Amino acid sequence: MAQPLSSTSSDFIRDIIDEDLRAGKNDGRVATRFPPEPNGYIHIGHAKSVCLNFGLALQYQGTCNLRMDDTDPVGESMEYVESIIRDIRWLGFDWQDRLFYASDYFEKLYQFAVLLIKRGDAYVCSLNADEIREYRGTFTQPGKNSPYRNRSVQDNLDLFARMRAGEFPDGAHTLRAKIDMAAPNIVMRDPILYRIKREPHYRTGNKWVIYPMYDFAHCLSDALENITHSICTLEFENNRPLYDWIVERLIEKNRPRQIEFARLNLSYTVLSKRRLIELVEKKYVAGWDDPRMPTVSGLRRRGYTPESIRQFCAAIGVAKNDNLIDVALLEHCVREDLNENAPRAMCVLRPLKVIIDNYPEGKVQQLTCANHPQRPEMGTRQVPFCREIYIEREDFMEDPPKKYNRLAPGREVRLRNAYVIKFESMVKDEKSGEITELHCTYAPETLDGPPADGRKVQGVIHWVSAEHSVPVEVRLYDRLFTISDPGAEEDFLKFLNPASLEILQNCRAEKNLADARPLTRYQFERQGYFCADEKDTKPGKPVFNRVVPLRDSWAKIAAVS
RNA sequence: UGGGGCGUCGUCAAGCGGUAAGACACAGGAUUUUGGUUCCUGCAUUCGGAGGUUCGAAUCCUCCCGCCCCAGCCA
Repeated sequence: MAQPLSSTSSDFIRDIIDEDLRAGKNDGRVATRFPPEPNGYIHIGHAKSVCLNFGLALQYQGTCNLRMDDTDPVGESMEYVESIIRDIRWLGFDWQDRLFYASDYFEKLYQFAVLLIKRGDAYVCSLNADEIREYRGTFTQPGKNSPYRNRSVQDNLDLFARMRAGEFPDGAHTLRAKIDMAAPNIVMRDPILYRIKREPHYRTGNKWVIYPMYDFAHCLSDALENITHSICTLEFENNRPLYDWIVERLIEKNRPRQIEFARLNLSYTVLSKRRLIELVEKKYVAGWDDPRMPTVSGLRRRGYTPESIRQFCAAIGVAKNDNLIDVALLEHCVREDLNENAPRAMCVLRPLKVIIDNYPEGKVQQLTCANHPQRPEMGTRQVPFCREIYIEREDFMEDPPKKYNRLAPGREVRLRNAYVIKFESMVKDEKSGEITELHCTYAPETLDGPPADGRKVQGVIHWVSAEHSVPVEVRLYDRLFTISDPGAEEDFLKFLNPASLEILQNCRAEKNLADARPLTRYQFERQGYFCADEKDTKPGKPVFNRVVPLRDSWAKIAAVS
C-alpha cells in the first residue's frame, strides 16, 4: 500500500496550527518551508523534517517552499543543491515553482540591516574574534559592552557600506544587533548579524564580501516568503528570542512563528553532518550514496522505497523528547512495503551443487512460479528445472541440530515451486573435507502436492538450475556501527562495524534476474529483499544490494541451541 | 554554574482533572510449498522522586532528582 504523503495523526505542532487557524491568524494560511544548507547530502533526519513540512502543507492545503539556506559560502556547492533537489523529489514531494535561495535575498537583507542601523538597533563593531568572545562573558557572568557600541548612526552607516564595498580585511568589523550584553540568554548578547568573508559564493560569486549570519537571514527569509510556521529543531530554541526580536523590528504584519521539535536520532548510525562528512572524506564508506549511509541517496541505493521512509517518518511521530529510534522500525517499514509489492525470485547466495540421480539427463521442465504468493494479479513466470541444480550451502547439514528441517542425510525437503527430493549421498573434497556435491532423488508426483503416501515434508528450500541460472554479485549490508548510539561517542570511528559489507561473487540467480534494471527490487525467497544497484548494475550483469533480510525465526532458535 | 528545553512500557508515542491508546521490539500459539506473510494471545495497578490540592491527579501546586541545548565572525 502506498503510504500517504502526510500523516493524519496529530502532534503538538498540528495542535498549534489548529489553534492559530481558529484564532484567524495569517488569514487562515499555512505556509512552511524546508531550509537545508547545501553543504552536504540530506539524510533520514532531514527526511523527518521534509515529511513534516511538506506534510503540513498538504494536510492544511497550504504551501511548503524549498529554500537553500546558503548564507555561508564555505562548503556550499551546486552539487549539494542538486542532490537535495533530487532526494526530496524522490521522497515524493513537490514545491512547484517555489525553489528559493537565501542568497537571492542578500540585497534585501542588506537593506534590512541598514534599517536596523538607522534605528539605532545595530552597530558596526571593530573588536576581533577573540575580543568578541571575551566581551561576551560566560554562562554565569554578564558580558561587557563593546567600546564601539555607541558609534553614531552616520558612522555605522558609513562603515557598513564600506564593509560591503570590500574596504576591510576579513574579520576587521562585524555588524551587531544592539540588544543586551547582560542578557541571561547568551544569544541575545549583541549577536553578530554580518561578517566580512572573502569567499566566493557558489551563486553570487564575488559580488559579496559580507555575508549575513543565520539568525539574521533565516527569520527574514521566512518573512519575505510569507512563511507562517517556521519549523526547526530543538537546538534553535535558544535563538527564538532573537528570531522574534529581529522580526518584530523589521516586519509589520504576518510575522512568522518559529516552532521547534526534536531531531531524529537513529540507532546504530550517526546523523550529524560533521560525522557523515568524516565517513565520506576519510573513505570509510564509498561516498554519500554508499548503501550503508543513512543519507537519502544511500537509502535509495540500498533499496529503500520512498513510501517506506514516509511511513517511518509518520510512525516515529513529532515531539520534543530527545530520542533514539530503533533502526528495527525503519527496517520494519521497508519490509512492510516490499512484502506487499516486491515480486519474488530465487537466488542462491552460496551454491552447493545437487544432482538428482533419477531425473533424466538433458530433460528441462519449465515450472510456473507465482510472482507473489498473496497477489495472483502479479502474475507468474517460468523457471527451468533440470537434473543439476544449486541449493544454499546452509540448507544442507551433515549433522543437523534439533528442529533443523532442511536437507540432511536420510532426509527429504521440498524444493520451492518444484519437487520433493531425498538425500542419497554426498561427495567430499578429499583434501579439505568440504562437501562438493550432493546426490538426491526426486519424487515425480510431488510437483503440485504431497508425496503419494501422504507423509509430511516440513522443510522448503530455494534452488536454481545449474545450467540455466546466471552468476550475479550480491552485496550483503549490515549496520554501519556496532553500538546503538555511536553518535554519543567522541571516538565514534572506533565502533565501525567491520562486517558492514560482505560481497558475494559467486551467487546464482534464476535467469529472469539477468536483465534486472537498476533500482528494481525483489524478494529473494527465504533470504530478504534485494535491489539492483543503481550504479554497478550493467545490462545482463546485475549487482544486487540486500536491503534488509527477511525476519528469521530459525536464526533465533539456532542461536539458542 | 546563568538561561532555555525535556522526563509516560526495552525503543518511540498518545494522554490536556474522570480512573494508562497505538507502533516497533520481545514472548507464546494457529495457519503456511518462503523457519516469510497473515492471524490470535501476552507485555506500564502505573506515568523521574517526594509532598500537597481534589470525591477523583500522568494531567493542577510545591520542592527535589536526572538528561539535552547555548559561551562559532557555523547552521
